[in-house]
Amino acid sequence: MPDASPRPGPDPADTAEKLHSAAIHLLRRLRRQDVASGLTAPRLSALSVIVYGGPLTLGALAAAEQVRPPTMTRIVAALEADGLIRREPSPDDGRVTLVRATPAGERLLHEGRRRRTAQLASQLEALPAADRLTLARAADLLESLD
Amino acid sequence: MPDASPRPGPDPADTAEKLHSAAIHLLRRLRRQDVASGLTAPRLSALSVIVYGGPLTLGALAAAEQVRPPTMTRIVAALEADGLIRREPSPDDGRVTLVRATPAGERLLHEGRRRRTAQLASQLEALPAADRLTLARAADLLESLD
DNA sequence: TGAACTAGTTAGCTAAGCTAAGTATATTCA
DNA sequence: TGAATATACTTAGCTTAGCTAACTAGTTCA
Repeated sequence: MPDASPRPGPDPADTAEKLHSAAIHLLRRLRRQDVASGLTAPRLSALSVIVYGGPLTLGALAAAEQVRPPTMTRIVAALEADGLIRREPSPDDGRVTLVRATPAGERLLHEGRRRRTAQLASQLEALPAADRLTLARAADLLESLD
Repeated sequence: MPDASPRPGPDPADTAEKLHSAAIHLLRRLRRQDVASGLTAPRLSALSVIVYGGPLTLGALAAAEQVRPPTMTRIVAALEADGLIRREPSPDDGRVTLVRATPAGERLLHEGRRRRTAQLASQLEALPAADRLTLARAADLLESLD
């Protein structure tokens, strides 16, 4: 008896499936831009956290990105090999590695990230302001879920 | 001079970056459920297109999923090995493979997809109806972009 | 000080994405 | 009509991202 639902608004299960599908397709579209930007999505996302989140530990970065430490070890190694971040030992705790963006990393983030999302941004430009607002609010809502 | 923008509403570039980040994090959260559902996100997504889109060619499926044919060949091979779809030669064109869901595939889609998104759905349940509506509309908007 | 815990890395696996090249079938047109 | 071209899909081989298990090194604390 779906119409006996005590809550108004769209069905959560339907919405969940639609969001799932939309996220998959959005990322696949954006991946096409990877070649141009020179960075993959996970690396760009991690670099963004590093640039805006100041120096932080690899573990904190892994938690922020919702991946396991070994996964982040490899992403960080790739960013370091590209000269975009530096690893430095923590003065407080010898087990800890602090990760910090280099000037090149900060520069590339701002340029590359914008280039990566440029196609999406231009599609958003064509939308009515109300739709853009809906999408902006949806992005905030999604990030606040977990 | 960003405040001289002739268009109202949020900045498209900012919104694009937020959507990008939100999509990455949403899919990483959902991936945790993969083990329970038994299907990965790309396979579930492809199976969904097959179930709802009737028998279709591998090429059409690849286009719908925005991947290259070799990628879809492998996804389809995995679904076939699991008994969820069948491949059959096209009667019209000997080069073409038609892909069709088996009853097991249809069953698993409905069960598995819901299980996969169950966590997200339960989080959505906790939201006000207005927020759920925002997310549902955002999903539709994103799918209609490309 | 020695046991237990924590941070990070290494090793080794699966899966998804790609391009390039190969095979088989269709189509075109000289 | 038959040779050239085009199309649909597969195979081969690569990169990247994710995971768990196991290891090393440093820290904590009883």
